[in-house]
Amino acid sequence: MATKRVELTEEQIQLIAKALADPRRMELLRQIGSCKESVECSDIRDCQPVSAATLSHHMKELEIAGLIRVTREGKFASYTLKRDVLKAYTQQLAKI
Amino acid sequence: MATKRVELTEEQIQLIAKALADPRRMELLRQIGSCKESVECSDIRDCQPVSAATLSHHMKELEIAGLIRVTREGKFASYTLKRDVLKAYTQQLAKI
DNA sequence: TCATCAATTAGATGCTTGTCGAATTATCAA
DNA sequence: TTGATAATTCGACAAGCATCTAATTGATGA
Repeated sequence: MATKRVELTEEQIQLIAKALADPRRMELLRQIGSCKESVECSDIRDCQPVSAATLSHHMKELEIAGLIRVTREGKFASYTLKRDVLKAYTQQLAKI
Repeated sequence: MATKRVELTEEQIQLIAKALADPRRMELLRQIGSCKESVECSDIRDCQPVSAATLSHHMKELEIAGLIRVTREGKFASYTLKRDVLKAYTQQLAKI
C-alpha cells in the first residue's frame, strides 16, 4: 500500500512527539517498522524486558498517537507502523 | 551558512525527542525557527505567557538537546535554531 | 462446561518534570 | 560605587508518567 498524504492536527503532533519521547516506545516503533508486514505482540515481548501490562500501555500510547494500527485475531494482537503518519510528522518538523 | 551533515547518537536522539515532547518547547522552537537570524530572549518573553525562570529552563533543555545555539551579549541572550541537527533528527525518524 | 492462555484494565508506587517565587549572578548606566 | 535590569539558579510543589502485580476480559481446546 502506497503511503498517502496525511494532515496532522496540532493535537496529533503533540501526541506523536510525546509518544516518541520515551525510549522504550521509540524502540518498539523501530521494531514494528523494521517488519514489512505486521508484528505479533508475543514477538515483541520476547525482545523487550518489560511486563505485559507495560507493553500494552505503550502500545496504546502509540495507537492513540496514530503511529501504529492494532489488529486482533482471536487471542492475539499484532501491530503495523502507519508510515504515512510518521512521514507527515517528520515533514511537519522539517518545516520548522 | 549551509546546513552540514550531522550524525546523532542514540542519546542525542532521545534528548531531542524529549525536548519536542513539551508543547511549550515545540512552540519556542517554532518561534526561533521562524526567524532567519537569531531571536532575542526578550522577544520570546513577550509572546509566551511564562515566567523568566521557566523560559530559561526550557531554553536550556533545547540547548542540551542540541536544537538551538545560545549566544550572549552583555545582559542579553539570543537563540538560533540549529537546522542541521533538526534535519538529522527528522531524517533519522524517516528511516524507521 | 471448564481450564488455560493472551491481552487489557485497575490500582498503587516512585521518579520525572513543568511551573513558580525568591535568591543570585552579571552587565550597564548614572 | 550604586541602582537597575536581564538572565540563571535554587528550592519547592503538583501533575504526569513508566512500571509493576493482581484482577479481569475474551478466546480456544479438551
